[in-house]
Amino acid sequence: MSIAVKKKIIFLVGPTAAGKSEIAVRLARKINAEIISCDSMQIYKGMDILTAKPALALLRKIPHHLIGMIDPSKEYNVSRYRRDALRIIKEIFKKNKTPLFVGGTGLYMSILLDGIFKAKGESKKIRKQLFEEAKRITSPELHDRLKKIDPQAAEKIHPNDTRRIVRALEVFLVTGKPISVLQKERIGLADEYDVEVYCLSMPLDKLYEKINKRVDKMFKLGLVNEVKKLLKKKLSKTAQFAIGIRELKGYFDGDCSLEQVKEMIKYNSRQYARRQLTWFRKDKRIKWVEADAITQKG
RNA sequence: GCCGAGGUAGCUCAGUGGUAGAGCGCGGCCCUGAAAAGGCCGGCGUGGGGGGUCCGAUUCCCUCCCUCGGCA
Repeated sequence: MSIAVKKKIIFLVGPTAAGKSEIAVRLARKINAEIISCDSMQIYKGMDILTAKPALALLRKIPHHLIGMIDPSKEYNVSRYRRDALRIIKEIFKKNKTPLFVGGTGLYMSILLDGIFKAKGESKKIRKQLFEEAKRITSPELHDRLKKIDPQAAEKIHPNDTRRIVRALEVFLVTGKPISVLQKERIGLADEYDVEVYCLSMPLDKLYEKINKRVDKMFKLGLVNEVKKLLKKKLSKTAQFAIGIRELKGYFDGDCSLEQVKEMIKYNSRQYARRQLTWFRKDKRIKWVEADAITQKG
C-alpha cells in the first residue's frame, strides 16, 4: 500500500524591486526547479526594461515560463494566466522538476492557490453597456441595482468601485447566478499540492530606495525609447497600464518634463509596492523571508 | 544695527480667545475574467523658546531665538 505524497509547488513572491529574480534562480538551481512568472506585466513582449524582466544571464541559467510571450496589443487576464500556468505545471512535473512561481501579482497568486470560479460569465458587450450606463447614471446607483440581485456581493463592493459592480452585474446577466454564489466554488493548487509560499521582506524605506534606484537605471537603459516603440501600437486594456507608460505618454504629449515623469514613475511604483504588501500580509500561508538573509533556503 | 514680513503636520500654507485644519506627502485596508488596474479609510502636531493677561492662548501683550526681504 502506498501513501499518496503530494507534489511540491513553491511560490516566491514579494514587492517590486525586492530582488526576487536573482534569488529565484539560485533557489531553482538548488532544488531542481523551473521558474514560472507570476507577473501580470512581464508576460508581455517588448516591455523588458519597463517591467524589469530578469536579465538574460538569469534566463539562461534556469528555464523561465510565461515571460514575454504575449503581444502587448492582446488582452490577457487572470483566467488565461491560470490556464497557462496549470499547463506548465504539468510539463514541469513530467520532467520531474519542481514548479517555482516567482512574481508580485497578488491576484494571480491567489487565483492559482485558491482557484477561480468556473463559470466565466463574460460578455464584452454587456460589460461595455454597463460601463456606459455607469457614466450616464452614477456608480452608487448601479450599486443599488446590484443590491437587488446580489445583496451579498453588493455588501462587499464599495458603491464607488464601478469596475467590480459592473463585473458582478455582468456575471449575473450572463449566467443568471449571483457572483457571490459562484465565487464560493473554487479549487486551487493549495487543495491538491504541497504548496509553500515565501515572501521577500525588507524595511519600507529600504525598498523605496531600491525602487527609486531601479527607476533611474531603467531610464539609463533606454526606457524612453522602449515605451516610444510600444506606443506606436494600440496597447491592450491590460498592457497599457504598466507603470511608466501613462507617465511617459504625458511626456511625449508635451504635458510634462522627463524629470517629472521619472518622479511620477517612482511614486507610482512605491504606491504599487505598498498595495502588493497589503495583499501578501493578508495571506497567512506566507512565510516571510528577510531579503538580506538570502543565503540559505529551500 | 534699523525697518518690514514671517516662524502651525514630512513639505507648501489656511484659520480661530475655548488645546487646530487643507493640498501634496506618508501610512493602513479591500480585491475572483483589466490587477503594475480599480476602490476605501486614516491627521500622522510639544502651533520656534520663555514669561505675562485671561476661567481658558496656537490666537492678545512682552522678551529671546531663527528665517526672508529692504535700509545701512
